[in-house]
Amino acid sequence: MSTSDGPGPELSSRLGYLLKHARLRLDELYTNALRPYGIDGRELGVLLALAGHEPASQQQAAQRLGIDRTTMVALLDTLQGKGLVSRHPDANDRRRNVVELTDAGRKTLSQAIEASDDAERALLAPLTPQAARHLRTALQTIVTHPDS
Amino acid sequence: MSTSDGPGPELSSRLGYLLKHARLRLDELYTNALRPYGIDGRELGVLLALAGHEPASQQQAAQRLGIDRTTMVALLDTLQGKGLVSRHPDANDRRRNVVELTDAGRKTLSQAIEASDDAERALLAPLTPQAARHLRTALQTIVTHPDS
DNA sequence: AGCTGATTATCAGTGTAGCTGACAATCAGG
DNA sequence: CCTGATTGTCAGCTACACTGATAATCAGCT
Repeated sequence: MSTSDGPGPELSSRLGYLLKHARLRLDELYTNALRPYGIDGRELGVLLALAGHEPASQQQAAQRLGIDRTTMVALLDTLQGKGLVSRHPDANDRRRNVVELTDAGRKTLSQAIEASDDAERALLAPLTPQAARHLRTALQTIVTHPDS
Repeated sequence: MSTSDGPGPELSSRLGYLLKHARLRLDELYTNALRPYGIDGRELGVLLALAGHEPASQQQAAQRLGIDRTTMVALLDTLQGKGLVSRHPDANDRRRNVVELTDAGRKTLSQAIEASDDAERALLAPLTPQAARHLRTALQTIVTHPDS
């Protein structure tokens, strides 16, 4: 191993550097794009994790997002405070909270999706449309690949 | 805008999700690969930022890494404690510290580069070699593109 | 029914990364 | 020599996400 085909020693060609700074840029674009809707990128993630899969328990939503269930608590607290999601105990399993998008949540989500699409387009602007698609599918392949 | 060519509403196809989780995976791979050398991914970044550009001030190194100069202080404290870098005042400008890799630092760096190459290869394993190269260059294009 | 172990949501505490703001020392220009 | 900018340092703060503990609830077993 470690013989050929490496990234080269330059800092600017290492994946750690590239992924970090790509995400920093995207985060800033997300934040600006989502500001009119009163949410940030993480909260958009939660709304997306709920959309189309409702009703879900908090734990299920956390697993979809890949975060800890204790982290989801505070995230839902703020979204509930903004009136975008509702929590109420599951009738069939009272340990669980059923988490659903409210009507306002659905409306905000559809607007926020468009705004974040613009943000992603801005990040990918220097790439050809084909290169942009390949980047997305390559990342999907990496992320969805089983762990080892 | 926001008409066609979007990423789709699935969480798993959004760049924010993908970049975050790709980086989480890589961080874990980095950490494991670098453990034998007593450094982590951030410290490798500092060593890389110094290599080939020495001698440099702390501020110059921080700018190359894209971090704040106050963050660099603690990073260099630990690397100096490990004997991998040296700091001494610049004779020509005594506000500055000249930061250099020690011999041990250079040796550790070359080993750590190989180990981190293995980590990157592991992350990219599910891609074809061509797709892996395209991913890296696409990220470089995005990150090096001027801000707006 | 009662008991035991697992699951869920929640909270307090901890850790990490990175920043801002303030400071002293130093430099550069007039 | 004086003013303003730059550098390194430190204290304090923010943001994020975790661990560990707790109470409520469920499911299986006896």
